[in-house]
Amino acid sequence: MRTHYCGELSSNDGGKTVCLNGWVSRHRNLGGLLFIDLRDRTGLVQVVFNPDSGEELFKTAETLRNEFVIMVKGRVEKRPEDMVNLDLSTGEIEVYAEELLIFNQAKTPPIYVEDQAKVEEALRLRYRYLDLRRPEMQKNLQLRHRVTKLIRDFLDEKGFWEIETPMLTRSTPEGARDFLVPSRVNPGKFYALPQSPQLFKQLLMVSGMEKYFQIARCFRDEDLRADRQPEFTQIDIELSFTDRDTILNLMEEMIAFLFQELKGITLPRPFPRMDYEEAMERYGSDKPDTRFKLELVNISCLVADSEFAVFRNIVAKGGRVVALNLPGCGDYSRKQLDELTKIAAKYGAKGLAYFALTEGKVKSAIAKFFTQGQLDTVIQKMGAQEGDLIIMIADQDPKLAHTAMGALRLEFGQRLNLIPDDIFKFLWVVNFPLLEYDNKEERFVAVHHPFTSPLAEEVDLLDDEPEKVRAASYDLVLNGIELGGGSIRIHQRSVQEKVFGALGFSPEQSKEKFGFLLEAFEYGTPPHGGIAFGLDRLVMILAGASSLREVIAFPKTTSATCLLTEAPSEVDAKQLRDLHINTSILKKAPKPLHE
RNA sequence: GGAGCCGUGGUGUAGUCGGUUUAACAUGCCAGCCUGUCACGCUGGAGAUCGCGGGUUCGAGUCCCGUCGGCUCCGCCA
Repeated sequence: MRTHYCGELSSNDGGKTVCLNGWVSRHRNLGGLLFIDLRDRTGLVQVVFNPDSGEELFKTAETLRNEFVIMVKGRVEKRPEDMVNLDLSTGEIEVYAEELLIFNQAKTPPIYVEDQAKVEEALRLRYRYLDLRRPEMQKNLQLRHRVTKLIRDFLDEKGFWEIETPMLTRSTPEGARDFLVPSRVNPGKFYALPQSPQLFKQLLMVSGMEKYFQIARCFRDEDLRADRQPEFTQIDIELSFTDRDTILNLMEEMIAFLFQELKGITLPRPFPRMDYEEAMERYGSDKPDTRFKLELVNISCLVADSEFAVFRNIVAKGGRVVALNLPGCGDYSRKQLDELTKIAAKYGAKGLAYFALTEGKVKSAIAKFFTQGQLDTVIQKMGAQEGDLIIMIADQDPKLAHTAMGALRLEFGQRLNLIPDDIFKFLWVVNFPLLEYDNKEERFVAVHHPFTSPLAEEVDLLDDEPEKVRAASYDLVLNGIELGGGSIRIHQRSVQEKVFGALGFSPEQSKEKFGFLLEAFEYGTPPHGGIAFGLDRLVMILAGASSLREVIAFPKTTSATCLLTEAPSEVDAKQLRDLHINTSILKKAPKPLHE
């Protein structure tokens, strides 16, 4: 069979007789002479069919069409100098066919198997097996393979063991919606697919495994985004007898190792670290894109005494007025400003005020409520200049004001072309709040997860001011994308019970849902902590892609379906009977697979 | 749950604003010609009831309503 790969042939192979396998990528029939670009996963090579090599052979070659799967035996020859193709890595040589075998013919493909092919994404997903033949997709999946391989090597070297944890596990409260799996042998009971191996990896620490990792598939039944799939892969890591900085340093080393090996980039270390509080204040985000400045400014103090009642009242009630200076946008029209208001409104902002510095004065519907001194102070604080536009959002909820402005910051980072591509800005965001009040549920919920340790010196605040307690948690952010996050965990029953209490669980509920964990903590649990990275997102960034779907072989659409297999699908009544399941959905006639 | 964009031969688009040709272009496909092409070239040909359903109209790819699907975003995602 095959002796060489297409893309690996070079002038060094001149004179050799080789056997190649692959797909016909393109055919050029010149009448008396016929060329085939033969493709395998390594690349392309040109095969020449000449009538002199046999009439039968040439006749067969004439029937070749794109995507036929063939075997070619032939002689590698250096091309004459004026026929070298510099655009092709194998362009110095070509293969003179002596034997041809057609393994399989192919219908005209519904999508082009070539890079830069303009095809609707739905079609690519419907014919994913063809889409994955494109060199770019093959490159992405190879990159993904290399990432996991390097991570395994790195962690193995550091003494970590890869340990598998169950996919069929128990549903736990908190967090995302679970995917449920009915139990046939336990009527009326359900497993849940893991949202992450969190509890198991902590139990492994109790077990004395000390250093664990897993390339773990995780499932969350929530709505999708370009960077969110319902099933995704986490690089899950946990270790015992450790502290925050040990973990952060180790992870920096791992990420730096990846970038060195895969991109030849030496990342500056240590990565900067920023408190959550500061990230929100300056960037309006807990995952700030630090590739560009354009920072938010809290001008609450400066406008607290103004005659503008909206600002004054909001500040008086503990709210915020957040401002952003947009260089060169002072000439924005009414329509353009309305558009900005709309963007802010998406994030809940009730309005957007502005000062346009144009024609030597401040143009604004609200300028009349401010003294010249107040205006000057704001302009100076913002570092604004003639021709700039200062936009302001005020809200009683400081987080809302900052988040909405943070969204505008990102928008203008792009609009004003402030974001350099091809640079990688890492940032640790640390000391998140432990808890956050959920108005809908009317209770506190964990910002990270319920097993996150409070900062040791703030544990006592849990009783009276739970909202002030900060967590021993950390997120790794790259170019505004959350790559991963983790924390030091609680390892004492008493502290864990206290946090459960703060979350509004009764002792009975805690015991029912997490009794096994509380019990485990009583049998000698080491202090431990860990982290999990989104593998898909990491590979996406390394591949320079803008959607997770480019680095997942068989991804789901935004409505969580698979266009290739048409999953999810209806199932036989018998299957449901076996599982003791009744659905409340009226039966529709099942759609046949692919028309 | 909500908002926006998109859906026209196999594929990618134009045509939609402002109602009317034989629905145009490129590529792919088929056939013929061609011995140095590499996005081969030239000549000819086939291929679309414009996502689906309804409505308005003398007349709908175009306007209206609904629906399905894809994408982006908000909510949601410990």
